Amino acid sequence: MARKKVKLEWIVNDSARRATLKKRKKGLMKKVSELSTLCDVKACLIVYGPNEPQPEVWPSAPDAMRVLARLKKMPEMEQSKKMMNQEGFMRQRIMKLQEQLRKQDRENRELETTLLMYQGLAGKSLHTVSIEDMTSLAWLIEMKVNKVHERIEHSKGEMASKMVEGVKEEKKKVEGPSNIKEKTPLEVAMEELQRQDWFTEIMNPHDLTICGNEVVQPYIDHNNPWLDAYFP
Amino acid sequence: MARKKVKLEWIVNDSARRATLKKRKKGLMKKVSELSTLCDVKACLIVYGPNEPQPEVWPSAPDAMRVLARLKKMPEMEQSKKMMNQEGFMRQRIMKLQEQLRKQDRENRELETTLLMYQGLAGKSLHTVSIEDMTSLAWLIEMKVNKVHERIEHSKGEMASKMVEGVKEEKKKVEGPSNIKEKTPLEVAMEELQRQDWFTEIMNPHDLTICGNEVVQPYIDHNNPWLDAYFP
DNA sequence: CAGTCTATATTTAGGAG
DNA sequence: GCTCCTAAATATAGACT
Repeated sequence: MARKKVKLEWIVNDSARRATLKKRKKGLMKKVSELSTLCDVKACLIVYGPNEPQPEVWPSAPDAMRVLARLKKMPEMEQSKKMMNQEGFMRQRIMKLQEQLRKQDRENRELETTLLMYQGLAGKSLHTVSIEDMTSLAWLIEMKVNKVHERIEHSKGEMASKMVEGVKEEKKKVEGPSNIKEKTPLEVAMEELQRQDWFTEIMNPHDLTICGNEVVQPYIDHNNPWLDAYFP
Repeated sequence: MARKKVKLEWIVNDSARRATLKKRKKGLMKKVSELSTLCDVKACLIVYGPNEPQPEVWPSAPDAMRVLARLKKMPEMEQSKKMMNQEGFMRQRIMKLQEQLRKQDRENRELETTLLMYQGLAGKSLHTVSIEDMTSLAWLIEMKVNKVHERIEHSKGEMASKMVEGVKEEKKKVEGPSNIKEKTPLEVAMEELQRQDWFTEIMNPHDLTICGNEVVQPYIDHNNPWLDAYFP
């Protein structure tokens, strides 16, 4: 915006990009604050640096939280209506994204239910599960149980014939201490599971205990100013 | 910033103020988007109008939420920093909390491992599981399913005891006896469960998945302020 | 790399229709 | 109120220290 007009695209030059970021970030912050004082509106600006975990925030992190809390309460539909109503063609894109979202929504529901089951298996309390989730959970579990039964029934016939060799071998793999490099089917399965992105994303070790209703939340500090943001 | 320099203070004139708000808001949005593309940084801008409950958001509400979720993580760190600087004795407390956290981490790791097993057994790799494992898995699943049933029945009992007898009878009449018979006991129990306030209050299933276009975690309780910190 | 300095690019206040 | 217009105010890219 000076000396030379820059194209609106990723600035390749590294130092130039950082310089621009710094300058423009500063300018933005100023503008936001100006707008806020001139028109007395609540506003908030957040800019993340490339490598920095902590973003630049205006006017302050707690205030931003409060603003955000308000945003969260906003109904979905109205959100999309309001946002980017400047350009009409944006609307189409939004529609597409929303469709995409719905699609993933469905996927997520399945994932959730599945995970619900697993967590139930793992002993997690189901106290806080909603009735809808419970319903789909029950359905899913029954399906799974049926599958297992099917599998068992199907395998009963094979069992006799496999007894001689297959099972023996398998037992060897599991129990045999001398069999070093051979992995059990279970191990293989688990490793496979661990390679799945969605799983590792969902199953953060923290999640199980933090989200439960019986687990103590160690971080609560009533002197924490952020509590206001959460409980306005 | 033109024609006349404006003082950085609340614009008294009503229409002028609104005009300024509109113009500057637009400009800000543009600048933010420019910054975002030029430097490829995550950023978000939120501006509330004076009387409007719905803010203008860039780039989009969901994205803003994600950005904000990340922000929520920050206070912990900041806070501990501050605490250490300001009050020395707070250090101990932080240490304790961190220790507590580590402890739970270990627990969680165990839980996760168990869960992995269950998932590996029940999920994708079902084919590779041995008959022995399958059998024990079936047993385990049935036990767990029983637990779920127990839980539901228990809730049903609670519900029933709170219910007036007449209401119960009336409900039977309405729904029809044959209708009830067709449903599994589980379904019936769950339907009754659904009428319990605490149940639906704790978790809104709809909230579970609308938070983004990425895979979202199950068990989300959006009223839990700590949740986002663990699901960045 | 950070700050300073300009020449330009952008933004925008105030006015007109 | 909204859009378009334009002069002034700002912001900032690139050069330099």
